[in-house]
Amino acid sequence: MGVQNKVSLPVIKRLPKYYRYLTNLSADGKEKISSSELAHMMGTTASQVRQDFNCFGGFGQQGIGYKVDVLRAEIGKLLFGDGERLPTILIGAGHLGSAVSSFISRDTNGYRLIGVFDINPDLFGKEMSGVPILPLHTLSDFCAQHHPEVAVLCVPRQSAIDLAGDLVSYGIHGVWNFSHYDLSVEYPELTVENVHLGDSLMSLGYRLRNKE
Amino acid sequence: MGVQNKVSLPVIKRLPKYYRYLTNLSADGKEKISSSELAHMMGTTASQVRQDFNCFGGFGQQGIGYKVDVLRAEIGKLLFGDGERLPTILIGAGHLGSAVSSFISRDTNGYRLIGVFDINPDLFGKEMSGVPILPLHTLSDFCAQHHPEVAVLCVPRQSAIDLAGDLVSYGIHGVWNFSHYDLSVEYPELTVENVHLGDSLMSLGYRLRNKE
DNA sequence: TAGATTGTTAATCGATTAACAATC
DNA sequence: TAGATTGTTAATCGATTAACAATC
Repeated sequence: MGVQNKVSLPVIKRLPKYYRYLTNLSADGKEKISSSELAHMMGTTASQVRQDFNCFGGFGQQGIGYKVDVLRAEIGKLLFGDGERLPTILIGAGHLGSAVSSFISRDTNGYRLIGVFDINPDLFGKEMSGVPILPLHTLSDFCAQHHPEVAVLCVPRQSAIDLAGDLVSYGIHGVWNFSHYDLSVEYPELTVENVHLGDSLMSLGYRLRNKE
Repeated sequence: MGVQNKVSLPVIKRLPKYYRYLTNLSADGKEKISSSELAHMMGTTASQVRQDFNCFGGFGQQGIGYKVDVLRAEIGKLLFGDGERLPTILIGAGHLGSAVSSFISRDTNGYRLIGVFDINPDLFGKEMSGVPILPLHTLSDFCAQHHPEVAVLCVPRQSAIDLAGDLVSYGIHGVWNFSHYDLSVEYPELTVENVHLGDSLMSLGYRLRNKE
């Protein structure tokens, strides 16, 4: 269950970072940690750490602190549910797709890559991260049969726009989007995580050119 | 010059998006646009659009709206300065590095790729996006000679940690970081733009598993 | 018990939105 | 001029930080 009536996006975005740090702490053999220690490591405040955890009911012991393994497990449960990995397809098998496919497949992330699609016939039958690359025109049939829940888009802008409506109709509700286009504006029924490389690079440029 | 005493990060992060939309509008032949039209396209409010532009002095005409080309040029000047492209090196020439190198090289982003580095001898002498791949141990000499301003890291976590101090000492002050580690905590003198694929994927997972 | 540290409420800060006067 | 739309100030909203009572 959990208390989280409606957890804000900033809190959600911090969960993976907590999880990473706790994983490191655990590997280092640390057993308990205080909110202020954790905050210091993460570059934030003890208040924020405690506020964040209390969105989910609070995982600590007053006067003592947080048990690293308990905290890690609780956040892990939030991020990965019961451990059931989300069936996922990748669309676009270029260099970016190839790099991204290895992120998806790493079981630590909670996803299971079940299909890779492209329009380039040279790639058909080859494998990517252990999954065969299939022609994009077979996507509809594939979805009807295997019911992927998440699509990862590593395609050009126009292809993403063209694809989005199809994805919705195929029952996909989550998109990890690397295209140059924000799908969530047009498709509010999709949960979209945008990784906008162009925007990211341009805003770095602004900050470098306009320092102090 | 410009008015921007201190523009907030949320505003900066929106600039590339404005720029993209204005580029599209311009290509479509649209000559003027109102804050409310632009807001509607971008999924925000007219108030925010006007507030954002007024961080930089305001680019519109009261009663009329904004001239698309003027606005685009002004935002372009903010993002790309006088057009001088930032000399940039890429470290890590794997699949991710390869995909990322094409983003850097696209002249629309304001960067100029001048060197690619890796530790894999099989890659030395080959090219990536038209730039030769060099051994990482020559990085120091290269920086002394060519003075890159920006480093793009497509390397594993530990390598990024090991590299960060060197980069600072070589005079690099901007990092586009794809590694599993946030350098800005330890090196406040660096302007870092993190693209954290693992975190991004995990927080998508949270949102999918905890809908409504 | 005294000290430490959480859980939780209250205060602050900053970003977004609304309102409206200025002006094209 | 009247209508439209910006520039800018004021109000609201939400997120972060501070404070402190609860409790281990």
